[in-house]
Amino acid sequence: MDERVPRDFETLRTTILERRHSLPKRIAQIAAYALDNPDDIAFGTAASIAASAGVQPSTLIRFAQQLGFDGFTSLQLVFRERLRERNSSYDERLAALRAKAEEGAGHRAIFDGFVAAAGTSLNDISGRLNEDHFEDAIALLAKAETIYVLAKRRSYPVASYIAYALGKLKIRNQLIESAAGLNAEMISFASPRDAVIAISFSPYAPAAIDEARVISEQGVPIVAITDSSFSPLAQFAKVWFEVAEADFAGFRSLSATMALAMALTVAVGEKRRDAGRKRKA
Amino acid sequence: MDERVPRDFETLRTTILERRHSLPKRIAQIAAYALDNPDDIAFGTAASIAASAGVQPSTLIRFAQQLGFDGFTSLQLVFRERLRERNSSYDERLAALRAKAEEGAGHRAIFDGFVAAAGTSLNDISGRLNEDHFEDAIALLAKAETIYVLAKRRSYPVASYIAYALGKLKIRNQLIESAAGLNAEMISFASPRDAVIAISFSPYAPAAIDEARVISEQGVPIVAITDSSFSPLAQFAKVWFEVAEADFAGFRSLSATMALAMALTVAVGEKRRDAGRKRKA
DNA sequence: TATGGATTGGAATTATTATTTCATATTACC
DNA sequence: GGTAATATGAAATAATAATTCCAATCCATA
Repeated sequence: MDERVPRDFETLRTTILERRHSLPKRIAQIAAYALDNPDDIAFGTAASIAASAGVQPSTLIRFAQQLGFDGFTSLQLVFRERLRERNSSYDERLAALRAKAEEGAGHRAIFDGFVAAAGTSLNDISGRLNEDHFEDAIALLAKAETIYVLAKRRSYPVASYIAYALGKLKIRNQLIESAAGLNAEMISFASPRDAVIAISFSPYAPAAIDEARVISEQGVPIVAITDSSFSPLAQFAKVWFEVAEADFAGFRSLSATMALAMALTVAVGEKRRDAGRKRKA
Repeated sequence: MDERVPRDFETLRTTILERRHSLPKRIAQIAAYALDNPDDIAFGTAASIAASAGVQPSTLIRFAQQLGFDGFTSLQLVFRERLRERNSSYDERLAALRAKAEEGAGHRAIFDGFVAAAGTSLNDISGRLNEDHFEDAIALLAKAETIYVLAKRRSYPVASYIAYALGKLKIRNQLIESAAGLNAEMISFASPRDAVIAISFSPYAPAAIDEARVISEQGVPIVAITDSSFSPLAQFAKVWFEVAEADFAGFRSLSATMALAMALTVAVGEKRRDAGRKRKA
């Protein structure tokens, strides 16, 4: 066997492309197939891959040996490793970008960093959304007369988007904000037949926490989006979601929170439509 | 065998979590391992997985059977499919999810859809950000006395986040919004030594366009974030960015716009800090 | 604490899959 | 055009891996 066997996918890929023209016909055929369908190589069996590529299993093994592997199995490992890495790389990329930005790597790095932070956050939340909580929250919000939306400072953009979306879906809602300082009055109108979506992350804006407390004491159920079970919001909430947003350059992403907020909003809209239809029938 | 075998990873995951407490000890052990190390299940052999999880291979097979699969092999397929999907392009996933949601595939699908839409948008923008425009925009904003931030309706959350971030960075800024209807007066204070960040997407909010026109007529340079060169905003702008946000269930993602907005803001902050340092030296 | 049922471990068995081998075909070179 | 070297196909074989089976153990219940 060769001394320098390609051990990562990129090297392998380069090697294949270099030798492409000096390979026998069938071997070249499987080489092309491998670069076009790396996933199939990662998961298939020698027989199944050979069949898809239109060659014999033995050819596949010869291909691997030409590249310096001692058989198909070791070649396949490289393709599998690729899939593993692809999956875990967001975090690593973000760490690299943070380091880069630290040393002043220019403005493009800042942009890449925010994109990566958003990607990481999305990755994270898609894996850990609690579906039961999600359903509970939807049920709770769907039967509310008015949905109050409560968020300050960093979380405020999410609240304003929720309010916009609820409005578009013709769901009665009230964004708790008032230039005139009438928040307390606004809150006092909320009843147990209403519901609240409250969003706050550490460091929790005191106003958001206070208002959440008052409103929960009035018996209005709260759906909270926050960052940990220690969050003061969590204790006032009927249902709460933990969202871990990655940050970059001191500013946390809002992508995951936004996605969750939009999903909640649209799901509530859908549930109401379904309920309305049933009532008519 | 059970009639309804989990066929995708998320369903499987949920099923496992539901039954978690009613499973025998060793089976529960492998269940926990499976959820913690899905990649290992996808790639390993029954023997290797069993060893890592500290159980017998037969237990692993019993686990699969409890879930309704007819053996380890069919369980493994679900874990492999997950990796394939993760890897498949965001676009394809989004298309699949849209189709799913169409046929009313439940609330989880809505959530997944918004996550995928955000991911697609991020993917897209990271590939096509024009670096020259980016630098121009930063330079333009960095030398502004006051940065005005202009966006209505759907884009308003972005504007409010920009205003929040600028504030944190101690950069003088003015969000153009006024419950008292004083926008026109607010705008009239802007001078050519200031600058504007304007954000608007089709269908362009008339108020946003009008205000952008007025303010540009006053000679105030505008950095625009919009969705095409046909956008009315583009014609008033000194620098403009095209951002294509994917949409889901009728609501467009804001992730790419947010990432760009944050990058702009932080880069401006950095540029000012650097400039300040130089002036002192 | 005795008893039945459920659970588990470990080896035996079966199945699947990779690899080797060898006959045949193709190609390149004289 | 003949010959040697190389490449390919197909089946045989070896290796590996999944599954089954049965004895041992654990656990709940009477």
